[in-house]
Amino acid sequence: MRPLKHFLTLADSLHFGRASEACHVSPSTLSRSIRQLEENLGAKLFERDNRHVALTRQGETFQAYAREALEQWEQLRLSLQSEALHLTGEISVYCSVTASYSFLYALLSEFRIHHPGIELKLHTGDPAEAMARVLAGEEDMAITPRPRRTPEALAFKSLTRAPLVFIAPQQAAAWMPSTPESPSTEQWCEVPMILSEAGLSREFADTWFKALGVTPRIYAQVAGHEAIVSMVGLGFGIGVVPKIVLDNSPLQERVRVLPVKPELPHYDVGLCVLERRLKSPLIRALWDEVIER
Amino acid sequence: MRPLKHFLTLADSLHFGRASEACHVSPSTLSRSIRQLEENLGAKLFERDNRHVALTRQGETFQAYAREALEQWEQLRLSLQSEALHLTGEISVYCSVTASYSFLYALLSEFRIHHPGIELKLHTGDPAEAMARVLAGEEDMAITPRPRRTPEALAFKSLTRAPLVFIAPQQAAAWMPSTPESPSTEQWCEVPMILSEAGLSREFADTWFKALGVTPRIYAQVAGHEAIVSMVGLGFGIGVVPKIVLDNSPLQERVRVLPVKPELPHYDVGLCVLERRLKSPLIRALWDEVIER
DNA sequence: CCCTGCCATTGCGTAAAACGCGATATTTGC
DNA sequence: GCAAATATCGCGTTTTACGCAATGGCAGGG
Repeated sequence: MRPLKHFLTLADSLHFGRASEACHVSPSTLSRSIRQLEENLGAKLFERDNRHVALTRQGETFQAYAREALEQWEQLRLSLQSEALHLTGEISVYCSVTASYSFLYALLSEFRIHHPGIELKLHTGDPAEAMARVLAGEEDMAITPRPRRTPEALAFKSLTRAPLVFIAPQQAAAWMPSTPESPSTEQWCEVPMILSEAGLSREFADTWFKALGVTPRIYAQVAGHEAIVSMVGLGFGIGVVPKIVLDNSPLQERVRVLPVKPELPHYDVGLCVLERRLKSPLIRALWDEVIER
Repeated sequence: MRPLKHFLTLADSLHFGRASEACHVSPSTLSRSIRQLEENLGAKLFERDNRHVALTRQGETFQAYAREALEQWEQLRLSLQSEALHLTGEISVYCSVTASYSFLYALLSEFRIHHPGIELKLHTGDPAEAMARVLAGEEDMAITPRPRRTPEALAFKSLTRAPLVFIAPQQAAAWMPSTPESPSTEQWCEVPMILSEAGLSREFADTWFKALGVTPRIYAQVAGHEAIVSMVGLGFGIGVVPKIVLDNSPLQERVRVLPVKPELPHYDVGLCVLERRLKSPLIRALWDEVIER
């Protein structure tokens, strides 16, 4: 950039002495600076002898270029610096539909007010996939149940405790357990179950059945808890879902919670992110906005 | 420019080792190059740790800029270099109308074919002013009579010898000298003369009259020889002009050459230019195209 | 769970380049 | 012809850039 400034100053004054003074360098430095420019360009910019300095035709062309180039550079500089202060960029967040409806929505609304320059990309899907997507770098962050043991590369922050519940259709059915408060093998072995394909809710359900000594009759395996509510609402069987999914479901009236004993365990739902990605100011800003538990 | 190339290479490969190899520098040099860019811009361009490299949002902005800037620079370089080969620019030439009609026209036509990139600005006017305009730097070159002594700063190249002639109107007039071949004081002291305001032709005419022992009766002093032909053609008096002006005049039929004895001296007409301006390839090209005498 | 390979960065000694001072050559104005 | 002006060059010094080797930290595998 500096040779360009030197050139422009000289092109204005057409006098090495005065131009060098204006640039705060010695005349010899300015002379060399111009000569170097000319060598790099392969063209004479000034027609000069010991007494006269004049722009060549090519010098005029270069003058227009130099002015524009310097302005563009300065403009970019300012633009990037203001961006750096404003903290702009893009963060992708993966979560379930339910999470996007409930507490995450409130969180992100607030975040957007504090950092209007940061764009949020919200991807919804099965929470069981959440952690894998973050580990693979496909998403910056995810809402996910806390796993039994957290991978080392991952940072996790609890947001809420989510009770798991059994849900059944409102209408009667032959396979409906009559006394869910005290379950028996006979009552549950023929019940058509609608469970997650994978994830913690599935593991907990499996554990529950194993404790009862029953191999459940799996009617359907579903990716995503929301669809479980739909299928149960249609009367296909009994499902296991986090209570929060039920609370946010438009089909809430079509299903009821079964007061099964023993109750399924709660699990932690929280935000997770790659530890190393916390060095990014963007990610950090969102991470710090979230209050644990 | 080089830091920009480094940046673009790294932005493509996102790997310091491979990028530095592609740039033929050591990884440490590339690292410093990028860091220096970031310091100058006041913005982080890459989000990186010991294991991962990724463009920031600002890095993407800068990438677009860098690509454009490099392309503009290269384009300019090529453009200036081809200009340098083609020898483009502008030359201003000052001369009389007559010169522009006659040999100068032929000369410049040829020159234009050899150097189509050079634009010629032709200024016409009184030859008496020619030398002053060149010395003042108002014109690059001029066609002018060779003065008695050439200023040191000036280069001069003879083009042709120009005889000076007396011209008279075709129609009769009371004051017309009856025997121009042997002039007498009586014949000439009452002749209305139409002469140049200044310049060599005027000096020669004055000298001629002085030798005859006559103070001429000046009817009109004119700037530019062409107008002298016009006035003589209208019958106002007798003029002194270079023969070449007469040869190119549309009023040639209205006047006639007086066979006066002794004849007026010839003078050299040639091209003049500031010596120091001959260092310019443009000026030099035109200068070299002209064959002396 | 440690261990090895990978990789961006940093310290340091050296090489290159930039810088300023004084000298030089050349030109202009008096 | 002489003196002031001025772009450029040579040279010694300072600043900067470069590569090598070492460091530290992060992933993947036995």
